[in-house]
Amino acid sequence: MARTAGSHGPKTMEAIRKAALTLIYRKGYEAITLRQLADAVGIQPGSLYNHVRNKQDILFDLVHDHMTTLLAEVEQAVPADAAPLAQLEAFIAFHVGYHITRREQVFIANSELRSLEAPNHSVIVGLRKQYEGVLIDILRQGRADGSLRVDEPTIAAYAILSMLTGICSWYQPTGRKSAEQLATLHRDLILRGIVA
Amino acid sequence: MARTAGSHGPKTMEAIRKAALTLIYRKGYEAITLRQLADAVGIQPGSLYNHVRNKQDILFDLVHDHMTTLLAEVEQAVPADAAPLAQLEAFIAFHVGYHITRREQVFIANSELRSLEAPNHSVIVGLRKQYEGVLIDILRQGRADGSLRVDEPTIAAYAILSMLTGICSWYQPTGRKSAEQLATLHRDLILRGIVA
Amino acid sequence: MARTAGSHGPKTMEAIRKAALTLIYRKGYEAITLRQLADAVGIQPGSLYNHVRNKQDILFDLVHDHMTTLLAEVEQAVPADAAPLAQLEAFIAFHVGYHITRREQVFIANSELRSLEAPNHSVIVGLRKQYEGVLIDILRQGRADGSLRVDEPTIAAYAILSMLTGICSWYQPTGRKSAEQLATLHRDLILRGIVA
Amino acid sequence: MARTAGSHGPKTMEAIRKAALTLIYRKGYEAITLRQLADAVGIQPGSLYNHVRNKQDILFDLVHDHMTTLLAEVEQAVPADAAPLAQLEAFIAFHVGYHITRREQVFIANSELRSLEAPNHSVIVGLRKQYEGVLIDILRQGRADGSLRVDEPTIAAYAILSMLTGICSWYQPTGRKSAEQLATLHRDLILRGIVA
DNA sequence: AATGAATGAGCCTTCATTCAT
DNA sequence: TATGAATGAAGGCTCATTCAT
Repeated sequence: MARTAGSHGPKTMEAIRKAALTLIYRKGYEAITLRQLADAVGIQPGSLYNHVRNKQDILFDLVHDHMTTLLAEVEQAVPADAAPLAQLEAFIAFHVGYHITRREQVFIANSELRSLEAPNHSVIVGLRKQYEGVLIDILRQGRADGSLRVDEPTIAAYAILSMLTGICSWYQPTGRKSAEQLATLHRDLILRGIVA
Repeated sequence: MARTAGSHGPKTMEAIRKAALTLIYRKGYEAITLRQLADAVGIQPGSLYNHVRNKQDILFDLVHDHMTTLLAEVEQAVPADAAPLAQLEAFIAFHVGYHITRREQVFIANSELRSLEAPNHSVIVGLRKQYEGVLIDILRQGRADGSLRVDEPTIAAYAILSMLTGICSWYQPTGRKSAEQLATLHRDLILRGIVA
Repeated sequence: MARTAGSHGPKTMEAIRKAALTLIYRKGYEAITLRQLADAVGIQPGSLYNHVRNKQDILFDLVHDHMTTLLAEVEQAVPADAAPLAQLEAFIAFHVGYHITRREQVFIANSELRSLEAPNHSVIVGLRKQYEGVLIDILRQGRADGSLRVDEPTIAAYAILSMLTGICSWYQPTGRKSAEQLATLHRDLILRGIVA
Repeated sequence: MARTAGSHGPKTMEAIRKAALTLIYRKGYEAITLRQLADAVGIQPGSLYNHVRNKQDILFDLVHDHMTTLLAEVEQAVPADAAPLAQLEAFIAFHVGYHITRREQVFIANSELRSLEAPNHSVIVGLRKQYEGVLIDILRQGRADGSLRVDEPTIAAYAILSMLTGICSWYQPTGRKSAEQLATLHRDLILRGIVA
């Protein structure tokens, strides 16, 4: 995170990524400066350009890495041949777990979309749509086979994703709820609603 | 020399507010410049300071206005003496309606919290907590009288608020769903869940 | 000095002069703003222009008033027909007394010369030379009649004036020396020197 | 893009100091702009900040350097074991010489004291008092051993310092008096006074 | 004669970026 | 690869001044 003063070699790039993640998460892409980032890494601002093309690329790399990982992992987490309801439960468990352990990446990917420039923006939006598509498909299949009651799969998917992703904004790893408990809590809410 | 062009008199403040709302909504507080804002208003950058103390105040005013209005209106929208379930339905309908008609304010209040400086930040966070408290109280009462099934009222409130607020991020007034339809859709989701 | 809020009529000009004197004395001409001055007077910045042509004129008026008063009074204080030594003593007593009672004007006239623009600067420098001339003439006459030992009247005059004017920079009206005592002290120094 | 013109490397700081000295001497600290300074150095305004923290620091450095040099040199110039009268003569000769050769520094140190901000101001005032103390001590010793006739050593010291420092404000290196001649002239004035 | 709101110029400072060393 | 010093563009803000009301 801070002051690996005089950090050398291939470790520098990793240090830059880590520092950028923390800094952007805490202050926002527009608000941070490359001086602050260089300070956190323990190098001079100019030296950043030995590892990175420009400020925008730092953000894009972070978000892009996150999105591709997310997509790769969701595929493994949701059994392709299971029933829609089982898939939905798997999706919820995966999403909550992933978002809780990688709060910073998730937060940045959502809040800094606006700071991505033209070509980068489309790329990320595309990946995002792909991920949303996973949930939408599950809901559609559930509606088709009658196991899920969902009139508008797209809207319902957005609603579910918003609800689950919102966890990142208040969750503290030191809190009294584990990831599993949170997953269960939200699964019940989504599946059965709140009316007694 | 003076006043050869642009807006005039007491209307200027209103024009600044309006332009700031649009600009910050589209590009973010950190990303906009007072030159852009002045341009949008039709005055010189320095003239802004006849109406505003500094850039930060513009943001704070916007968010603070929004939060106090939100609080005043929610009180009127949710009948104090109704049953918890009825109150919850009223809250959902109000929240969806308000957030859809004032998408910009809502978005800014959520996404630019980070850009509020020390004393301002606390003020807004306080008002936010007050609003969340309205929903939490409803859920608590529902749990107490057995009409709502909710183990963790606070977490459930956050979940519901995240879900509902998320509407702003994709809703288009030109879309095919009316505010009422959206309210109904989300009410059903929250009350009865998704399982058939 | 401060806040004669809503001051009216011909008194305003006087209030401006007084406030300007204090402000410029304390912070310097370049460092003060017309907003500060207007604040001190209790009016709006724009209203200053009902009484004054611009910032420069405020300074010039102050310094010019001071210089003409100084010249008028020195003529009365130094008896034209007295012996050079008596004239010198009268000059010293006058200069010390005047400079002590009008410390601010004197200080400004010396330290803000640089801030006077082209035509104003020459005018004041001219008046200053006139005042210096009074002392130089006394010294010349003293040298001519042998009563004063002064090889370089001009340099000696500058030396004496510097010494005496320096009093303003440390003198406090609340201090333990009266104006008369200071005049005596400096007269002795100038006339007889410091060697026992 | 980078470094297409202007000065370079470690010499830049020296160039900034030199240019600042001249500019502040001629126009005053408040009146100069960093653009003018950068122009004089031959770099862009922003580049100044590679060498200097801010405008105020430029002034402080200049004045502080001057004061510490002054103190270091006066100690060498005045023989610690000499008689008070000899010390006084040495002090006068040193002061005149130093002030004539470094007119700009001296002038700035005196006239821009007011522009020094809180902590800097105290530091310089402290150094100044130290220098005044050197002369005050000499006068006190002279009074103690009866070699000097001085009722108020502090006031006399101020008077002498004012007289001598005043030389800077009219002295021209091209004038007809050498530094030594000026020192002698003022020494006689101070020691023996002006009465024949 | 006072005000409020405007202008336009400019100020100090910061920033992403470049590049010779 | 890292550094230090430079660039040029801008950014928030202040200021003297103007003028319709």
